[in-house]
Amino acid sequence: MINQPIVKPHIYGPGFDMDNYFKIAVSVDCVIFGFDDNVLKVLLIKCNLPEFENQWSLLGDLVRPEEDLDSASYRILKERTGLDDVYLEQVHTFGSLDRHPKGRVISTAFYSLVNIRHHQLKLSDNELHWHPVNEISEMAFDHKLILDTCYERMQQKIREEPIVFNLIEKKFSLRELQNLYEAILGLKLDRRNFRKKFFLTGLLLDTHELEKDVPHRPGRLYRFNKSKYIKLKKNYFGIDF
Amino acid sequence: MINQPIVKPHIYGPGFDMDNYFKIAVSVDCVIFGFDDNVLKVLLIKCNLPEFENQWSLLGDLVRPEEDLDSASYRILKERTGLDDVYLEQVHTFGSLDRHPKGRVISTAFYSLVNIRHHQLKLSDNELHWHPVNEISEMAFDHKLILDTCYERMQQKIREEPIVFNLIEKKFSLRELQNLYEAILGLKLDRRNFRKKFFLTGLLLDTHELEKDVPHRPGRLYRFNKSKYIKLKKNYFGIDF
DNA sequence: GCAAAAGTGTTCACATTACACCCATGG
DNA sequence: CCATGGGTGTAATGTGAACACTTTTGC
Repeated sequence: MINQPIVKPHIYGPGFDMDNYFKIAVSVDCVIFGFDDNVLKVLLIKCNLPEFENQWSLLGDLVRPEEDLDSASYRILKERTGLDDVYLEQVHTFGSLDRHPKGRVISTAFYSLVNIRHHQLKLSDNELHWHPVNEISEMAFDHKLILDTCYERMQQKIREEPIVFNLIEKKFSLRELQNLYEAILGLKLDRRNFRKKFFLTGLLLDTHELEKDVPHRPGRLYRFNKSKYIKLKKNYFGIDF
Repeated sequence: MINQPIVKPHIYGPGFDMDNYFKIAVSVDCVIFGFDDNVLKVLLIKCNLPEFENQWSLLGDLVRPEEDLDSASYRILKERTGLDDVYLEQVHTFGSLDRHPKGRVISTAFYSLVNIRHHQLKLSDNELHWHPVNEISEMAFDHKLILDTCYERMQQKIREEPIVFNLIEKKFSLRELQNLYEAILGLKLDRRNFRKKFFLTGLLLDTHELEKDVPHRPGRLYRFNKSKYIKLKKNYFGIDF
């Protein structure tokens, strides 16, 4: 037998008929991060496939023909959390042959940052649950790998851009903000240096309000200076006139 | 009419039949970088769709049912350049509804780094051509966007890891190495600091050979200390015993 | 001996880290 | 008045940027 390469229709070649080509299912999976009780958490759902009985999986769904990948992710978030103004970032596409027991499914992974407090109502579905990120070991499919990949990417990202504000209330104390960074990065930060560094960015607006009901000196509450952040981003790319 | 959400079969739900679901074609596109004549180049092919007549496109193909995404990229590289030990990194998946005129195609973009000199033979296909990255304006499909995305990611990556050695000969002078970094990053570097920084990494092995046929004092030739690099990576993750 | 690039160290500015004391509030 | 965390500044250290002169080769 002669060792000849199999010739298949090329997508950019003439005579290519999309409908007669094979099928691979396309899905998205969302790693939805939340922050609660000073712990970083992720929203998971009980998997109902017999192959993964009693295991947890990410929230995902097939991509519909009339929606792009981002839209599919936003749809899932909206359906599951009721939120629609969330931070969303694409991370990686997972395409191993055997990653789904029902057939060939490739899945594009996104992570998003939401405020846990803002969607309590939708949590009625008792198959949904917030899990501390650091306590998750096994998951259905390759979802542990997806979770780890997204978590690492998110850790990287918060070192570059202040996306964490999506996880907390509009008004927050510096202590809360620092707790958040420490929970995400998994390390302790110096309180004074943290404060100094953040003020230098100019991204914090003093609300002139104070914490309430704390058993110690109350801290000031701040808001995120979003417009300044947008300006800074523009300047960084040199488009500000 | 009641505003009720459309219920579609859920991929993880019971009774889901993969075959009866819709079809989205899955492809990969490769941004193949090379370095020649002190210029960063990318390998493109003439697009033969009437919609993009005379425009250039990336090398890509549909993903076959029996191969994963990485394998598809390697296959394309092998087919087009004859190389099979190349650096390859997945970057992003592009899924806009209208990105392909023939139908719904989502495409996962990879970039790879190859040595232009090592595959001259396969370039016989005169539809293939190396283009200086900085001289490309228009491309077929959304390929300019894909190229830009991959280029930015690659620029980021070489600031963190010495993947550039995939682009040059085994033996090289420091000047060549610096030219490469300057071409990729698009800026001038200080010769002395560049030299200092690289020697500190310990990733350069002196071959005790010299450049030849240069009209000035010849520089020393070095090799990349790959085993040391692998060790460093392991140590970084704390797995070295 | 001249042109052209190789090879080499030191200084300076800036950014990051480490660190200690007083203050405001609730109980 | 005491416990708890809020609020502030300074010194030391490390890192990256700037920079000039001598050396070696080809012509």
